Amino acid sequence: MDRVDHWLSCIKEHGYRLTAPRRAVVDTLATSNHVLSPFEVFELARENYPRLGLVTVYRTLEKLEELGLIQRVHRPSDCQAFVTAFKGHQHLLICQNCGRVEFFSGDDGMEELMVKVGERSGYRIKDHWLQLFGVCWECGD
Amino acid sequence: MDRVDHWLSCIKEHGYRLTAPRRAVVDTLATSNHVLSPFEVFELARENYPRLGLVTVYRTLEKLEELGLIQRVHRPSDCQAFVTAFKGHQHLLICQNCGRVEFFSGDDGMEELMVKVGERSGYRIKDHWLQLFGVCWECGD
DNA sequence: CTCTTTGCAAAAGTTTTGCACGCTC
DNA sequence: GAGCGTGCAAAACTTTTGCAAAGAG
Repeated sequence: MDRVDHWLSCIKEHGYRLTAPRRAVVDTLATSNHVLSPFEVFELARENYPRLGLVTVYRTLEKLEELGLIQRVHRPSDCQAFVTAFKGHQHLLICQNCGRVEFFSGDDGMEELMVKVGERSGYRIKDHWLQLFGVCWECGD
Repeated sequence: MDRVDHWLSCIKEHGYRLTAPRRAVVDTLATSNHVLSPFEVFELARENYPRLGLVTVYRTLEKLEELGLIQRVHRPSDCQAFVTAFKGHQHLLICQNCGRVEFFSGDDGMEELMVKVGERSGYRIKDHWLQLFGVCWECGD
């Protein structure tokens, strides 16, 4: 699997060690296109590496986030779930049922809107979030 | 104060009782234009009603949210904070420093974007979040 | 061999629940 | 008065920290 290898290289390049627990977490997240909570990662990764501890999952997620390989996703119901991060600014489309995630780029007038709202409000705009929620083709309606 | 009265009426109309603890929480949230966590609400409301318990704050927030008077706000750092809710779909602009909130309406191509992304992805789009983060005029840069 | 990383146990937070008393209506 | 609401205490969760032992390089 390509992305798994990339993540493992990235971990190594940054001076962190390659260990079985880390491989298990990476395998789980890098091959999923669903939003996963720390506990879900723990459960899935344990199928391949039963000795895995939840604490290690937290610590590994922290590193993967720091390396920019995963990003945190906020949803109405929870805010501690993660997905693969994409380069550049990408907006998220999340399935409310199964957590499947698609990315789409902001080829909309987002920059323009930020400038406009900034002027009107007197705020210095730094960042923005755009997320769409829906039901994916597999979950039906 | 106008909004306070509105909220109190709303509570009463829905068959809930008007009590001192609820008044304290309502006073705090309805007169603030800042994002407040449950604990912050607790601390502020206790200045007026020291006997207030944190549990009651949670229970009151739950009711105010249910009545649509407040809405939950998600930020990179926390996801359990609340602000006054506005009617209609409003987007948020949040000060990263002090939590001050402004609303702006989506006079952008949001509906259009939702249709377009829906078609491309095969998702049935249900909802969207658009939030801008920045630094307000009072916090400088 | 050295020093990072791990998993357990326990701590630290945060949110929810159970229950007897108090207060609104 | 009847019954909703409150505050305390304790439970339930989630996330973080301390530490001895295991394992990568």
